[in-house]
Amino acid sequence: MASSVPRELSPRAQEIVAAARELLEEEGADALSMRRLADRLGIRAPSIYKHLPDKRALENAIVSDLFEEVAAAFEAAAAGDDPLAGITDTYRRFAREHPHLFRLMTERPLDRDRLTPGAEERAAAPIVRAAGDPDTARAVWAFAHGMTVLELNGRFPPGADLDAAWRRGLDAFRR
Amino acid sequence: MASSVPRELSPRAQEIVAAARELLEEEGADALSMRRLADRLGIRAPSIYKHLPDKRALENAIVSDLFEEVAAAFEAAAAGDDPLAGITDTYRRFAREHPHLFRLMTERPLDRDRLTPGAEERAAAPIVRAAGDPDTARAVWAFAHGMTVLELNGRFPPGADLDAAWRRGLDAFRR
DNA sequence: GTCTATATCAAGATAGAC
DNA sequence: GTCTATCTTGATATAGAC
Repeated sequence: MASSVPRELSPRAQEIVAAARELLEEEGADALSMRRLADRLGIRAPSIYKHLPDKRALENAIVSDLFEEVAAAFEAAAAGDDPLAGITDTYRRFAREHPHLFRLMTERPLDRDRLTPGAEERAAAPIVRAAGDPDTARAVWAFAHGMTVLELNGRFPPGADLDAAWRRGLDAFRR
Repeated sequence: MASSVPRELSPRAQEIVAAARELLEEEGADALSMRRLADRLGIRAPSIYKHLPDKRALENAIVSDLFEEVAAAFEAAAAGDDPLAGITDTYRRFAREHPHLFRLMTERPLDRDRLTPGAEERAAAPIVRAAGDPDTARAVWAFAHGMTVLELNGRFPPGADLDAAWRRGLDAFRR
C-alpha cells in the first residue's frame, strides 16, 4: 500500500520552500502566489512544479518546519522556572513576530497526512506536561490561542490591558 | 465634515444583503462572489453595484446584522441561571451552526467605521456583566473563542473530550 | 533545471444603453 | 433597476522544447 508520508525534499526544493516562507512572512498569504514566488527566485512560475508537485506541498513544507521550531521553543520555555507562563509567552510572541506564519499554521484544518509525522505531537507535549492533565492543557491552549488571535485581529478595545487579561487567565488555571 | 456612519440601506439593497448572507452561510466565503450572488438573485453582477457600492459594504452589512443578533442572544442567555455558561454555550453553538458567518465576524479586523454604531459594545456588555470585571471578561472571551476556533478548525485530537475542557475552563474562571 | 506558450478559470469593478 | 460588453487583474497548473 502507498505511504502518505511526505518524501524528502531535494536541495533545490528546500531553497524554494525557504523563499516561500520569506515571502509569506513579509507580505502575507495573498502575496504567496507561484508567480510572486518565482519572481523572488529569479525564475518562471512553471519551473517550480519541477521541484514541488503543487502549492499545497509548499505550504505543508513550511508548516512542518514551523511545528519543529515551535516544539523546540516550547521545550526551551518549559525548562524555565514558570513553564506554563513560558510556553504561553512563547506562543504570543511567535504570533506577534510572525503573524502570517501563525495564521498559516492555525487558521485552517491541518493536512495531517502530508506533514512531518510527530511534529504536532511534539509541540503539544510540553503544554500537557506544564498543565498537568489533558483537559487543563486544552483549556490553557484555548485561552492562549484566543488571546493571541483576538489581539492579532484587533478585536480588543484600544485601551484594553491585555497583560492583565493574560495574568488573569493564567492565574485561573494555576489554582 | 463627512460622517462615516453607514447610510440606511434601500429595501432592494436589504434583499441583496439577505441573499448574500444565505450564500455565505451555505457555501462559505469563497462562494460569496458578486457573480454567484447575482445568479442567486436572478440578475447580472453589475446590477448589484446600483444598490451597494462594493463587496465590502455587503460584508459589513451582514456583520452589522450579526452583531445585533448575537447581542440579543447573549442578553437572553445571561438572563438564565448560569449567565457565564449560558453565554459561552451560545458562542459555541452559533459557531457550530453557522461556521462561515462566525468566520466572517471574527477572522479579520473589524471595519469599525462602517458598522452599525454600538453593535459591538452591545454584544460585549453581557460578558463583562457575567464575568464581573473587564480583565476576567476578556480572559473568558479568549478562552471561549479559542475553544471554538480550535474545534472549528479540527485542531484537537480526534478523541479529545471537549466538554471536559470547556468545564475545566469555566470552573477556573469562576473561582 | 528552466524556458515559452497556453489552458482554464475566476475575481471585482465600470461605462453606458435601455 | 437591469442589461451587455468590457477592463483589468490575477490565480493554479500543464505540455513540450531546450
